[in-house]
Amino acid sequence: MKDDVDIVLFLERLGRMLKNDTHADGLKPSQWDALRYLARANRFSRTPSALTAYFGMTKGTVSQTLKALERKGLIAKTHDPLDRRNIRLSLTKAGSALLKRDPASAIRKIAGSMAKDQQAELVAGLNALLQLTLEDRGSKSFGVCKTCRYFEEKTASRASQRCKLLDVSLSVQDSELICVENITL
Amino acid sequence: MKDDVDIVLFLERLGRMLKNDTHADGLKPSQWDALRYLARANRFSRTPSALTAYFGMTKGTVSQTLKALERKGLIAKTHDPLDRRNIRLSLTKAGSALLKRDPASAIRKIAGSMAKDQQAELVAGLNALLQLTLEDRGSKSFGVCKTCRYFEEKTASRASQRCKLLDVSLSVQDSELICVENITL
DNA sequence: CCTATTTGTTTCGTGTCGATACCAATTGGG
DNA sequence: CCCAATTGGTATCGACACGAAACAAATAGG
Repeated sequence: MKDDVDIVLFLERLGRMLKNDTHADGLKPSQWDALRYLARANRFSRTPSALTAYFGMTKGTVSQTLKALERKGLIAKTHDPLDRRNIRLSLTKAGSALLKRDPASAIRKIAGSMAKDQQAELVAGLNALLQLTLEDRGSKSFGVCKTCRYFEEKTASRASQRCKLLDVSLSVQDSELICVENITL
Repeated sequence: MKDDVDIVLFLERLGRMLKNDTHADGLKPSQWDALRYLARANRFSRTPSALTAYFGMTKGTVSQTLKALERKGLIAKTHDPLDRRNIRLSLTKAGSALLKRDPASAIRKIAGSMAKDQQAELVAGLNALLQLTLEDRGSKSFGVCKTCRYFEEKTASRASQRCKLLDVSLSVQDSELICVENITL
């Protein structure tokens, strides 16, 4: 019954240190999280609801965070012309510039100093745990676009890569970013 | 320059999900954290300042969290008679009982369902990263008492286990709990 | 059309958290 | 021995986090 090592203790403590690091530059941890996400998500996935699903927060909370970021001039909101309920988010120049000073880089750098094979094992383990957790709560996995079943490679007969689900062509950049619609199988 | 996998993304997301889980039973995530810590710390380490160091928060924040837990009847505070500046914290019966319904157990259980060797690799990786991070910011490691250099085994000539640093005898329980003073080397 | 659903926003109450000022107990140097 | 300096905690402030619930606007689907 008594766990010798409790994984929750590690996640909790590392998560808290990561969070405590990210109180810099007048931004709060959640605001850094959102900024980081927007930098890595493709254009279909830079919306408030995608952010909501990605971090498992409520839409009210996300709305507040985005409002703060917009007020600070770090992100911009535009209505999707095709469905005016959707808000498209994007980093402003200031937002991109600020991300270069991401305080989380401290931990990123420390992780990078670990032995390569241990890094790989750690990432594999974290990923497995994350996938199981997402599965457990029926959430989407948010993989990278080009790993998706709906991703269609560029061929001789097709001018560019495409998303078969949304029926649009994809830039190389888009296909390497995080996508809400990602379905790995 | 471009990281294929960013460990911060995993820690951030898993940490956030863990945190979002722990809004149950009228307690906030930090309050669960504190409760969990108090259940695993030995008697020298159940103080506000130990908690402060363990989670890397400020003492003001910790003070607030503990005030809330005391108000809810989950912990008790007593002055150390030897140094009346020190506050000794302890879980009340209600606190211990509540911990049995720790919402973080969901993730704990999911982690338990992973392959044993992958679990071991994950924990080893998390621990390595944590140690490096702590080292980087000059914090204490907070290991388990009996792994400490100041720990003295029970022998034929000594009635019980001892802590050579604080010069006190230790119960078996104490020696298996987290200690602020732990110095592994 | 006219309701139901989807997507976001607003408001509210409790709590977090760093910063700062503060207080009481202890320690230590002259 | 005494008066700073230090140590361990608390109080207050302001910005924000967060779930919950009420709301608004656009779209979907009979």
